[in-house]
Amino acid sequence: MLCYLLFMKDPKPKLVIIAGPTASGKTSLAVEMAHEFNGEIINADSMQVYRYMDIGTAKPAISERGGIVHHLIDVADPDDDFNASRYRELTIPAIKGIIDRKKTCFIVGGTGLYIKTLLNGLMECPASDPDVRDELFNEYREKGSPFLHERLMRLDPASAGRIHPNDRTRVIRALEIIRLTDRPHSSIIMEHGFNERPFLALKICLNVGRERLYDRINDRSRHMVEAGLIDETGALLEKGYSPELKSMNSLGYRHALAFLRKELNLDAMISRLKQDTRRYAKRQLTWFRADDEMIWADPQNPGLIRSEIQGFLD
RNA sequence: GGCGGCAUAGCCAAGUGGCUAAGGCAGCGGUCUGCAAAACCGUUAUUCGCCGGUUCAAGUCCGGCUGCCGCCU
Repeated sequence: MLCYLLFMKDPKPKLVIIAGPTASGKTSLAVEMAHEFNGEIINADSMQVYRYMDIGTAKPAISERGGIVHHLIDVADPDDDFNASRYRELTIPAIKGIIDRKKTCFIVGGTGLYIKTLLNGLMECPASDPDVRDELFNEYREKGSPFLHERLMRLDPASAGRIHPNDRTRVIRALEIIRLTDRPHSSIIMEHGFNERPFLALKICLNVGRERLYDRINDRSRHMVEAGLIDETGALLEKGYSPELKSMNSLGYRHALAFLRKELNLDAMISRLKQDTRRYAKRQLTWFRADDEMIWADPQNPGLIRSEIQGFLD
């Protein structure tokens, strides 16, 4: 809704999306392209939005930003309730600002859901209610996910059919929506169908061979630790951020916490970090592969990417 | 050189004569509508180191060979 109002009188704004798995080289390529096409960058990474989390999120340092304005970085505290909807709320005005300045808008990051939410909208639904969610979560803890799934089966068989009984996050979410809206989750989803198209998007996914990608991930993981990931995590604890926070349970931080708790020694911690990051990259690739609008490009061949962008902007 | 033990998927490993060879890890593939760096799901041995034998039937018993480990000389 919001975006339709903002852009009503103009043609659809153009967005250059640079997606790709972690460590595929999005940051430096995006800065290069932003220079060439007079652009600004909007972050599409669910963790770089948090302040004080720099090393573990591979947040581009000021020196790496090459003078390009970056948005949606450091916009939340680690204990803020940040999510896809909030991302969209903050991103749309940022896009409007860039368009008003007659600059090119680059959306750069690896969080598939955030990109999809921005491009295709999100179903109409009241904000999540912490009380309802807590209540459902307690029920989950006492009786298990299959118990809740049976209830979902009665209230909304279509959603129950789509959601695996063990998938507690989605079982709880579906029940929460039913409680909040008095409508079946599945009918709201069907009605929405990710059908909003407020923007014209060129979607580029950086494609690095699996082996090279994994090498890069392994190197970067080690570098993060050498660059002070553990100290950064300790500083977050000292600031009073709980190790229970979801931001603190992201890649890198949860590993550093395990090390600080002496659950893992340094070597074990690093190899776990590498492994979990490789798996994350795999999941990202699965997500982007499912998007048939995605243009796959090798970052080592920026000429191709450049001409795609050129064609799109003309 | 002698004696003993062990050899089952990339790794760990169950199986001790009888339907189509447990399980875990790693890997790979997938799902995803307000926690997404999350939460989930699926999948991997026509074959048990090699050769021969016993048996209606062998990963399972017997013999030989090869390799590894331990002990002895």
